[in-house]
Amino acid sequence: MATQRDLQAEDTRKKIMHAASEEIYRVGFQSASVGEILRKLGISKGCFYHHFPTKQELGYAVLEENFAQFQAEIWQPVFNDPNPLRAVIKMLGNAGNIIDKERVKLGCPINNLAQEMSPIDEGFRTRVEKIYQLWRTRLTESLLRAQKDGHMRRNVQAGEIAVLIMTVMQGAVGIAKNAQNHAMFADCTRGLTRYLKSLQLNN
Amino acid sequence: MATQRDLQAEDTRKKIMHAASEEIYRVGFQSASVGEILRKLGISKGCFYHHFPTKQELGYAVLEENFAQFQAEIWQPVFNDPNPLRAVIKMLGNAGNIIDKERVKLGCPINNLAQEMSPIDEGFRTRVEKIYQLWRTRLTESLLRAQKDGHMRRNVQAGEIAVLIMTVMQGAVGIAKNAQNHAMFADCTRGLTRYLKSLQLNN
DNA sequence: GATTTGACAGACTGACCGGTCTGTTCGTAT
DNA sequence: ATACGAACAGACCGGTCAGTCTGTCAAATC
Repeated sequence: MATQRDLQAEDTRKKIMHAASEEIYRVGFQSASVGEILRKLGISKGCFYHHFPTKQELGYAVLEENFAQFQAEIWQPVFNDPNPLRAVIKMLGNAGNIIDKERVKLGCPINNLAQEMSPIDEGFRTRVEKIYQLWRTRLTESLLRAQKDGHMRRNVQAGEIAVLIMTVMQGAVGIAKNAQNHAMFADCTRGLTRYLKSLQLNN
Repeated sequence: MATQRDLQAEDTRKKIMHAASEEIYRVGFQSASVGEILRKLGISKGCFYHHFPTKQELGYAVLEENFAQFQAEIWQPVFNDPNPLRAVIKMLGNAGNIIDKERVKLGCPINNLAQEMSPIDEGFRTRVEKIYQLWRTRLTESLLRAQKDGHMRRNVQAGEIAVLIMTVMQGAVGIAKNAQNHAMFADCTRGLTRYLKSLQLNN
């Protein structure tokens, strides 16, 4: 059973994760300072290294947390929709709302970690690769379902469209981040949205 | 006139730039160590800080160099082609050849700098923004020309297509980098290529 | 109630960082 | 011939980093 101490410890761990997630999101993993994170929380080094063996492991944990959040917020609504193609179009349109000012400035936390760490840390790379693979597969399945259910034209490759959608999203996030312009994301996805609409049936 | 000393100095500066460009490309700007770069070259600190006031200025110089190289290698052939749409399609197809193994692993140097530094250094951000803006404008002009010359369908917005192309390229480079898979770039651009081909006329 | 142990505290280490400062050397201008 | 200054050398500085180690304390266990 969970003792009082266990609960306290778990709470501390969550605090560290949350603060670390923010800091890493702001300045990148390599530039994020463990000491700085702890200073903000008023937590000691000893405490931190009791919960995490290395900074690297902290990074992996943060990545997993970001994945879970992103998945629930962005992709699950698409995967679960009876008309996934329409849901994607809606999601792209909504992104302007979901993506607040801070997120425009800082981009996608998962993508940031991927771009920064993939070439120099295999652990990050494989974890992100699995995430992308999962989303690619699920999105392809969803689009195949849309075709089967008569919501989407059948003379296009669902897998190819799924990859296109993910590619455009990744590109759009990156460009909007650099431009630090809220409208830029919409600009970058407009062409894709128009194309996806041309694939819709019975709508 | 250029004295012997001027030539020597310029040579040294170029050596530093080249080594720095490589190191920054490999590990990112923040993690690139000035000392490490100099150690590889067998050049002293004093020498370096004689040529560059700060590490930051070195970064800006490297960015400009990368820009010039990329521009000449990738975009000029497109902008100058009598049939720019066809040239873009060709460029996307050729990218698999231009982008060698190392580049797949490390991505696009400009994009890397943008993603890493834009949120925390306005100097990097504005420089990259100018570069993207230039390419976007030039590409739009090129596509408008393609439409005027009857190489491209006129019922689409050239500007929208230009942004789509740049977005997909950025996304594709990022995804291929993470996957560290040479074929992934082609996978990510296949959907776009097919779409662009559907816009071709008189070909 | 004594003992154990998990949760935490914080001083400390050695490596490394960007940048400075004081030379030294030698081509160049006078 | 000499004086000058650009090009370079490298020791050095204050600060930061991830990670370690020893110690404390209170909750859990017996």
